[in-house]
Amino acid sequence: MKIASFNINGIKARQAALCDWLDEARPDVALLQEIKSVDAGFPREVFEERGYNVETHGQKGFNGVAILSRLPLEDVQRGLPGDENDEQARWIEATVVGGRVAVRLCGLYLPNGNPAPGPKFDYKLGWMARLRARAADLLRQEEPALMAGDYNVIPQDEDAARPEAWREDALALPESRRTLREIENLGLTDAFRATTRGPGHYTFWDYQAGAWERNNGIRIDHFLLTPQAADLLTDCRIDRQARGGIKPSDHVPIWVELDA
DNA sequence: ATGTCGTAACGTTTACGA
Repeated sequence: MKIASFNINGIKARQAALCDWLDEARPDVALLQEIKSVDAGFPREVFEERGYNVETHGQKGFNGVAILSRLPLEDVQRGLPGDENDEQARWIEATVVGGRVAVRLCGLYLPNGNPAPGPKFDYKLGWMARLRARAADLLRQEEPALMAGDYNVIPQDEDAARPEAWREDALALPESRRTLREIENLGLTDAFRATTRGPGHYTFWDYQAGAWERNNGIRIDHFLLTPQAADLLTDCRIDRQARGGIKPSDHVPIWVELDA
């Protein structure tokens, strides 16, 4: 089962590029972030024509997440638990039933947090505390599950082409890194680091200042797997070439292959 | 060169978020 995550940065602007990538990569499931659309504005027919079931959790103008799945989705939940007053659409989860096992899929768009310090950084850390609680709940189930999406955290210096440029940024501040590490250390596996070591692997290149042409990227899109999902992991890759296409997102897809 | 995008709106331009 091939499961991908892709921050598309606006479905209206990215429909063509997303369809091209789906037709080529043919994931069974795609977890999408930053659809920047309300549910009613999401062009679901375009994906249904390609055989995908579509579940959205949208918001006007900003944020918004969705799941596309060729396999049936069950028990869809929208919104990260832990704050009834949080109106930002950053979390969707569902169970996908594969050939042998069911996998709980969580798609997330973690807050950027800049400028830091400030209320936006406080919101990021509060959101990560809720993410940690959800992760702990998932681990208690002792079943295959994963949390994937745009984490807006650069885990280590090796995950940035120019780490010194990110020292004061919410994506790399020690508190952001520490909190991500604490979540992983509950017992989750970073699927990319389980399969590939070393520097130079990125999932985001800024539109500004020729970041793509200079390969000035960062790795901020991640798959975290429960032990039962990690046991099924056979591959994890970043579709780097997507950044060089026509009207690309500033992120590229990352995907896992599970023997499920 | 505070450099680019995407979205929304009191829209032919500005504001915001990233």
